[in-house]
Amino acid sequence: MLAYTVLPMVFTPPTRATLIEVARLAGTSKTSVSRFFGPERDKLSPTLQARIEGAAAALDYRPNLMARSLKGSGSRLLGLLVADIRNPYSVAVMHGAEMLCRQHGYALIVANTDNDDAREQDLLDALDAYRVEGVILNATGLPERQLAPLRDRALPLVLLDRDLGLPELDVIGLDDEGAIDMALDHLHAKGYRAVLYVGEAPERASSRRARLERFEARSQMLAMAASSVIAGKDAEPTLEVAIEAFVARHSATPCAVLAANGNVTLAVAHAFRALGLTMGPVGFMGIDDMPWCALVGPGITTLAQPTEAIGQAAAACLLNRLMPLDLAFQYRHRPTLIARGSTQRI
Amino acid sequence: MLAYTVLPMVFTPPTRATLIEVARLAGTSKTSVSRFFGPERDKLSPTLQARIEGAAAALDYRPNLMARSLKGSGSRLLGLLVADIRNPYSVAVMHGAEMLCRQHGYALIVANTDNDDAREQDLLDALDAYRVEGVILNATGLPERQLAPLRDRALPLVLLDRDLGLPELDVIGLDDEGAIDMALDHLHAKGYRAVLYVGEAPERASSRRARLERFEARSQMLAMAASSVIAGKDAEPTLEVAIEAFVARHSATPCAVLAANGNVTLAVAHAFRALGLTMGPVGFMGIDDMPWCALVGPGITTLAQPTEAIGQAAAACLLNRLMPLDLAFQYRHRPTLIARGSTQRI
DNA sequence: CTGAAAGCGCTTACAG
DNA sequence: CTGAAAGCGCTTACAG
Repeated sequence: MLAYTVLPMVFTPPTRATLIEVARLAGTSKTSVSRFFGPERDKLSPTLQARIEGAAAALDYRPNLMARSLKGSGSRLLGLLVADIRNPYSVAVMHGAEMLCRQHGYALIVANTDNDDAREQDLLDALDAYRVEGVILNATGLPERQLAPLRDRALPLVLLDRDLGLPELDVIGLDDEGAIDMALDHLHAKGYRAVLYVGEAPERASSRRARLERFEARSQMLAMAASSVIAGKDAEPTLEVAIEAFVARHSATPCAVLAANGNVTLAVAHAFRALGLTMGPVGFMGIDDMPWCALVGPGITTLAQPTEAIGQAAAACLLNRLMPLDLAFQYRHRPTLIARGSTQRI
Repeated sequence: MLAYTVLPMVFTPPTRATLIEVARLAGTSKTSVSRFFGPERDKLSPTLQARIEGAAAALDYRPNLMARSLKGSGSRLLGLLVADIRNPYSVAVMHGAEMLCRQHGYALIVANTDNDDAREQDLLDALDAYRVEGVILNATGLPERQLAPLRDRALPLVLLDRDLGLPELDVIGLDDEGAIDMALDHLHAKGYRAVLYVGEAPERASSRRARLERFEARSQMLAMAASSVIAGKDAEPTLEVAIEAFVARHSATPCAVLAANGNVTLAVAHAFRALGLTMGPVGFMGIDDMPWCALVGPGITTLAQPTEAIGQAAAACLLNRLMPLDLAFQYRHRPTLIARGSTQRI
């Protein structure tokens, strides 16, 4: 059934009709044909329009956007650089952004940095080479130095989720403080009095830092015992060890774990299973709702981000600068609490 | 915390150094600068090379790929049209394809048809307008008519997962027959004797048809009682009803459900939960492995597709026609069986 | 309402 | 080894 193969076919480059051929067939000038396919179509007499339309149809003519972008307007291309394309968050955002782009005649080039600084740099260059008119960036690292040239060139740039400490740049994302408050208030209301916050390396992203800081402040306000730990491949201690120790340390207190995002939620769920912990008696909630959250144990309580809206907002922010569009959008988005069994103590 | 806003900033279009400016600064001709950035760099004297390099660096010059594509080679752009971008399958394939493309100097424009014929048509046109050199298509529908023009134009096209009955087109995907055999053999070995196959509307995709047909043939060979049902928004009967009826009908026989893909696996898992069925006693396995499969109930047994490899194969197939690359790839990929508790009867 | 002409940023024979 | 010139497919003042 398997077949390793090399295609023997020789490739014949596709050959398309050009503006000039349409003009010739329609018995008119390039100028008129160009007008027909642009915003000045109305300035053409009905007869001419009909002739051009017929000729174009006969030749199956489609304007070459590359050529068009060389002279007149821009490339009608926007770039989206995500840090981890396998993350459902990225995909949903991408979906939202693409919708809005298409709606306004733009296409989206999506590229994936895999959380790698060097790759991010390369891809930024590549997007630049294709002359994208703007970039939505879910930044990987701390690329002050990398971004500076982009910013100086006035390439419209919108940051997703992660701030970079450059005040001139727009950042679209979750209302981090609001989200943490919602989570802790919910856990508190459910009777939990000790919380372990599981996040990812905070030095890489402002949103992670913001969430962690708010966690510390808010848990203190609520008089909850609070700890935090970093999840990650080679994190020390491991998640399992950290959770086990936390629960042991607070054996007299109702304990809960709060996961900072979707990836972490997955990792914590695995740790619960490995440790034989029952969700509910040991509370668990996560930021980001995924389709499987209802299926694990008694169901995992989550804070759902409006990911599509975030993607659209990022695109809207960019588009507003490229054309006089006045699209409404918001910078900071509130999540929705979805309560399930994992935060039900009894 | 919320802020609806319209950006007040006026956009200053980015202005880049051009070939001609580099030439001027380096005191040489456009031709030489062009050569410096192409494959003929070696034909330039070391001194000239140094001068151009210096000038380009000073001006932060980057070749405009749009302009380049107009004259010489192609656009260095490949298109990937996926039917459902929120499906982990699509994302993994995309990841694999993108890697290989980048490795060979191509960028990938990804677009999402949302399983909509009209959108697919539009997007195909759009990709065409950007003069992509080839398209990887995870086809939505039955677009014989839509594809014909592409094929006639000799635009390199590779089909993903779904065949369209056009023998001239390459199709990359799972070894559907092998996969079904592995699944049924496993269920049989675990003692299940009645199987319900849950798939999606088969008329829309050859791979769905192939899996269903093989399911019927193989279950008969194994003397298993077999039924099948279509999952979907407005499918009749609903999944819950169908599963409940199936289990009731075979109350004397060990029953199992086989889900045809990742989306269906999710839907079936929800149905199990709604019905209060225990996985294992009622067997359950699915094609496509997802990160959460180990977390639900006793763990869901799956057939993992080598999705990254499939994506790379699709890209390799395309790339082979664009340049003399001789990349090895395979058309039909075998899955890996991951046995978990959901197919453990006791 | 229509068209001749210059030019977008690059590449590629063709001469030296 | 180097460069002048034509041209890729389009748009856009500028004239009629």
